[in-house]
Amino acid sequence: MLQQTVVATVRPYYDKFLAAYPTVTHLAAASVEEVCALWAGLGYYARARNLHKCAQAVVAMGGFPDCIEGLRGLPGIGPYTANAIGAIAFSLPVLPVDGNVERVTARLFAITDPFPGAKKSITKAAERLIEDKDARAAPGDFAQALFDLGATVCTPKSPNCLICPWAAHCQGQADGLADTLPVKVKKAERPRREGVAYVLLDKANNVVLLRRPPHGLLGGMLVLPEVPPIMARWRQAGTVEHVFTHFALTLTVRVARVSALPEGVLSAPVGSAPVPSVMRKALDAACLALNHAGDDKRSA
DNA sequence: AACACGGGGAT
DNA sequence: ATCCCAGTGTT
Repeated sequence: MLQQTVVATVRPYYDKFLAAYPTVTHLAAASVEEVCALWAGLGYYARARNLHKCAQAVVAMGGFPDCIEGLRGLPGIGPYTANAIGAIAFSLPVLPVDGNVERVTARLFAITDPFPGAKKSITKAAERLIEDKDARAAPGDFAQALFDLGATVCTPKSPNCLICPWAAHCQGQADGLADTLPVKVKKAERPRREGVAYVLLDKANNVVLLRRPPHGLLGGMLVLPEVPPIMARWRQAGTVEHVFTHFALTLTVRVARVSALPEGVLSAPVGSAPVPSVMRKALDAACLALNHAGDDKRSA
């Protein structure tokens, strides 16, 4: 869950998740649809599908791998997470290199090559840190201390070098470069796309949803139809804006209410439907539009 | 090596 | 507005 996501965002999802799946066996026995529902709103939904597959693989092999190579072979476990589990769970002498460790390392050794090209050399430099005797004595603590140093002291902007325990050893600080590292190449401008979402409600406020294919954007998640699911008097409900990683979306929302939904369609209560954030915005816009329509009728 | 893949909080 | 976060998988 913490891959590319801050702790404060993850916490409520983590709590829900562990309440639903106290052990890896529970998670493996769950349906992927239920796992996706618990993940709705957290983003990067491949993580949910991979974690579920990972749990099934772990159960199938009778337990967790306890070496880096074994962990690395599991779905959703890349070089970072394999090392994080290795260091924290198994006290292996490895260093998980996350964004914090990259930044601290780039500054500590004054590495001025720009990302992402310098990622390799920064990772190699970071790995040297775990060769220290005290670090190897507690690899999990060392890694987590480094995360926290990056998150609270060696921050992306205006790092607090005055209170940094490593300031005396920091080449970036000595060179007066600390706040300029790591150097990053400017990312391409985010394109803008447009789309339409149809919100079909019944009298009990159930909304028609579709399940996305298991790969690609919002893979495996419940979403609103992009084409009208039935002929109806569709009302405009305005537009919502949403920014994805690599494009910005303007979504036009249309809404209709019918006495009963078509037979066999997926649906959920509009207020609690487990959908990605962009779809939650669309549902809220649709409900707002309907409420205003009701106001107009009452006043007329 | 480059790209696809969410969402939200900090600045 | 921009940056960036306890990154991974695919092309």
